[in-house]
Amino acid sequence: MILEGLLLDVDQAEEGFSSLVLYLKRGGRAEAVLDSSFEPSFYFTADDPRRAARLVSKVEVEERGETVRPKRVEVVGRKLLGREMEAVRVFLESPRHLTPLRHAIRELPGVREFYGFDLPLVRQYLIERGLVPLEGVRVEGEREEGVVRAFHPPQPGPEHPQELEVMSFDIEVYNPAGVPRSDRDPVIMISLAAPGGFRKVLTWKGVEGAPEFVEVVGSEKEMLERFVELVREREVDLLLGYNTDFFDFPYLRERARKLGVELGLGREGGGARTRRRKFATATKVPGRVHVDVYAMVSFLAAIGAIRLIHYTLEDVYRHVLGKEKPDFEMGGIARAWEEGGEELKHLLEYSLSDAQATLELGLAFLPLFRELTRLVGQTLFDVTRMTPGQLVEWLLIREAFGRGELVPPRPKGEEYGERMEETYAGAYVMEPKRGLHENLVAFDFRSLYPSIIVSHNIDPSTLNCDCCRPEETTVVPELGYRFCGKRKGFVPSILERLIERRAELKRELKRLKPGTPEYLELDSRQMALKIVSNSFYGMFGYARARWYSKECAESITSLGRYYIHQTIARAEREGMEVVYADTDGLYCKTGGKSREEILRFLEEVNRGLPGVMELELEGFYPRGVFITKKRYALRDEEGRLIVKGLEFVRRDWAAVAKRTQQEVLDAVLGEGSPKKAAEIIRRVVRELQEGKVRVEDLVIYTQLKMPIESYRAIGPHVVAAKKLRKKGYPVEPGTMIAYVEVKGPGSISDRATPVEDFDPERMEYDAGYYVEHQVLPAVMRIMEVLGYREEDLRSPGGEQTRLGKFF
DNA sequence: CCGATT
DNA sequence: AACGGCTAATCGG
Repeated sequence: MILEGLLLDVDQAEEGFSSLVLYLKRGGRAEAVLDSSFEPSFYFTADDPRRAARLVSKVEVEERGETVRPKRVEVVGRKLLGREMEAVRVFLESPRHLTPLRHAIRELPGVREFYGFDLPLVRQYLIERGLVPLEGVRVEGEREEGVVRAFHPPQPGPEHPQELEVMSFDIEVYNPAGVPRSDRDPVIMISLAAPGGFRKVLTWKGVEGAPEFVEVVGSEKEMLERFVELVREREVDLLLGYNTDFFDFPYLRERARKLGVELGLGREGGGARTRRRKFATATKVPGRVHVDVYAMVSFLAAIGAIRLIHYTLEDVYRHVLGKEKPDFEMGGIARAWEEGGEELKHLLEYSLSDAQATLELGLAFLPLFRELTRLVGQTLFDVTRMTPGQLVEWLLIREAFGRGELVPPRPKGEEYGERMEETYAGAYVMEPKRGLHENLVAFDFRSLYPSIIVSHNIDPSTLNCDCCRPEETTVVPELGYRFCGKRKGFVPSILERLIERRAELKRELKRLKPGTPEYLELDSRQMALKIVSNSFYGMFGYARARWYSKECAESITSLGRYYIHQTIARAEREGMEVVYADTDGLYCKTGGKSREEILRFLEEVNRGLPGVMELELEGFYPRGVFITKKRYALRDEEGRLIVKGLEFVRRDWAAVAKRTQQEVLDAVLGEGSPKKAAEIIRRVVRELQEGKVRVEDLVIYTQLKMPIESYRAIGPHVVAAKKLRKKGYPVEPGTMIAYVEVKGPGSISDRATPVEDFDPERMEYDAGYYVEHQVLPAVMRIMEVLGYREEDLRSPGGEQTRLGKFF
């Protein structure tokens, strides 16, 4: 039989063996396909490849009572940084033979370097078979006991669009001790939501007048079983959760073990597998794709697509979808469960809203991650958990395979240590001309670093080539490295294609109607291309990257500095005074130039730029205030305020300071009224001194970055963390410490009190600290550069405060 | 007060 | 677990 469908996921069929299961979706049903014909392999280089191959074919190693030998050895033509050469390819009977064989071969004479040995089986498989998850696949095989055995290697097939069954879930845990302990505190609710209005909260305690979505079962054990049953019944393809990698799944599995329940959530009855790693704990559910929406959010935060103070489900939901969801105080969960009644009903509602919000967010992010999956060619499960650098790397590995390039290993030990030591200069940031400026125009280079890589052919293989005449190469300013002008490098050629594809998509998008499914798909695709393109530079400078190259990284930043400097000089020559510049953009005074003259200037600059490099007009700004490097605020032509680098989005500032700064900026830049600004400042100072400011507005958040003992300088958050630990809270690297400064003797650190301990009835916050160290510094930074001094803020007849120092 | 740490 | 540049607060000698 021939099966064609959508490739949902690929998984190792059995730990330590090289057969794989492909899950494909067709006609609304999922099918498991077994492929036992894949031969994992790795490569090595040698002084004499033929001799080395002969030696290797005779290698035998004893490993746990098993005799391990290569399945097959071949001498093959490959490339190393673009140079043709011969390598030895060693095929394996089983992936578990890889390490013993590699270690044995390492001891043979004339053996040099190893390649492509640190690629997980599933990822190597997808690349070598040319298969791309969430695209079509074609299989010839035979059905045997529920699974299809493939006769031939599965191949890429025609597009095969399929509706995927999505469901989100969330658990609630009984937590009388504050922190839930999985060995004794039961899961009390599991809520579920799916598109089309499916919603359900499973629980094992009834309550009078419970909402219609509640299903009461007999016990925690029955609840887990019912959860499994529902996932299976609904034929779930994508199982969404929020922070489920780190919390819900590990907790559920621990409870299931305790209660003796089989958590057979997978297709074919397979159990969920949790892989615990320091940075990469994740749970895989066979035959379905478990997507942790929190991982998606972390990714979007890492690339700067969303920027929040906290990444809780509530905050992300509010920011991304603009909607509120019910909140429930963590400490109230145990009480609601014990006492029942109205509180328990609220908890049920809250639990459902978590699943519902997770579903909505997951569906909102899915189009982008689907396109990243198709671009990079690894599974959705993996791609949703990758960093931007890993996406680039897996794209490059796939491309390398296609071109016969050997894949360098990830650096370990000494090599990694050496790379960590290497530093290099980054971007240029101009000291701003402080103060208020009017009639500004902003220019910026479109995708500066990607366009430098492509236009100057920056690649490890083109560095200091010996094939070019001087006039054909790029000579990097300051550094003197040369990049080849004849042969296109590995990285630039790939990046060039990505940029071209994105430009095409953007042209197509102009013809489509926003909001249509087709528009959304193409828009997500161009976004995926942008994200990956923008991560190439960082990869060159990343010590753990396979294609790491300090020379390439520093050449890119050096050329970047060169171009921004050139542009600044040119603008100045044209009579446009530059007030500020950072990396790839600059703000100039229009100097009386008309829009047409400015466009003409732009055109002239662009005529002189190589390749795909382009300077763009970013916009006109009637007013702007520049405070320091990276800190400024602008008002655009529509009157909107644009603020960069100020305290707003920092969690280590109290909300009261951030809010006051925003209000002052609005008053000064928006309304041009320092008088109003002064009023605002006086009001807030008074409220602080009268003890009227709410605790939430005084909390300062700082993340603990190391174990408490490692701190040499004991800052406020470290002291607060110590107080927390004394009370029995788990305090470890990564914990967010929320503290309030209270009145009393001692240093600022001594008086930092965890919010949990701050009782407004018995304690007084340190109004003086919040006035002098939070609110005033934040607002005076703005007022000062605008030329206002303290006395300017004192309006005639204005009320006197006790702060003579500032007013 | 100033360099180091965060 | 992508880069470097940068500001600012606070510690601690």
